[in-house]
Amino acid sequence: MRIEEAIKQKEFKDPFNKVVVNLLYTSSYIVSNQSSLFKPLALSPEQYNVLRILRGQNGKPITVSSIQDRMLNKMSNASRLVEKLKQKDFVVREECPSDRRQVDIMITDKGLAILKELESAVYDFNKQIVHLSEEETVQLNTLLDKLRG
Amino acid sequence: MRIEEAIKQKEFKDPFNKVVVNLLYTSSYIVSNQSSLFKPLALSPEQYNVLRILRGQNGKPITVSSIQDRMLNKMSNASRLVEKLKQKDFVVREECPSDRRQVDIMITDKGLAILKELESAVYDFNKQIVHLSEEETVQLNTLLDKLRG
DNA sequence: TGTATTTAAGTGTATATACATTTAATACAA
DNA sequence: TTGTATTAAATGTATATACACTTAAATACA
Repeated sequence: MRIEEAIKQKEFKDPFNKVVVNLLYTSSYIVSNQSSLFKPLALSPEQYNVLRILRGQNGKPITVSSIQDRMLNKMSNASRLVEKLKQKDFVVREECPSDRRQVDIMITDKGLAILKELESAVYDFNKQIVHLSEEETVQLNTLLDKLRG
Repeated sequence: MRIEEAIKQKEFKDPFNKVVVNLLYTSSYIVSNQSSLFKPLALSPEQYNVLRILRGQNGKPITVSSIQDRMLNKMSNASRLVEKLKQKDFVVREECPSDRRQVDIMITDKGLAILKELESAVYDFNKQIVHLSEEETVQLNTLLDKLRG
């Protein structure tokens, strides 16, 4: 469905303005649909994202500010997200010996287990929600990368 | 910059998973940059969006639930957003005579004025933030529309 | 060395969002 | 008409986010 119909707006000033609205709308479409995936496990999408970042470290610790750098939503608060994950025993937090300002975060076995539990559901969901051929998807990735400059 | 570098993730399982992450990341990139536009006027992006929806009505009133349908972020609360806008005298709210459950919302001159004040800044911003040619932008719009099915 | 600056993480607080529930009006079948 | 279901909007409440500020440690450098 064209964005004009989706939000019932007749026209846009130019394709640049349209694409910004279209991106925000499409992002909301994904987030709204995703929430049903994470809700049963009481994880927020951003908590899930932090766990994936931690798993990507393959056992190597990572500091709170490095997590922040890699988060999808730059505005959210890595410190409080990590605290939430710690309360659920999905991560451990320990003072970095070489720089005591920093805090090393690592994912626990329990954190890895919940990722494993979600993994196939998330992959299937992503495939289903993207109504594009593989070729178009590759093309879209290229355009998004270029958009950000 | 490729999404892999941007969030320092080595690889994705497949382009579908990658494009979902890429979309969320790009959306956050836009929202983060946009906030500087709206902040001086104490408007949230979603409040701005509601005002634009109301202006698009060309004087015709619209109900709260129709606003909700057209909002970019389907999760946010149109009722409370409208209340915020009313407190600033950007909208008026009145009981719909034909169905007293419904509430008709209209933008005020003050609301139109603040949109006018922001208009060129928003257009310029959108052009600047999208590092694509017009042709690529059109192509991206097409892919996003198709993605949502 | 001592003082200033920068950096990392955490915290305070107002606002926003997610989601369930409530209230009131309407539709409509029995 | 009465009772039930549906719909529109508002509200309660827990959590999340935005953003400024604080604290403590590390670094820069006069």
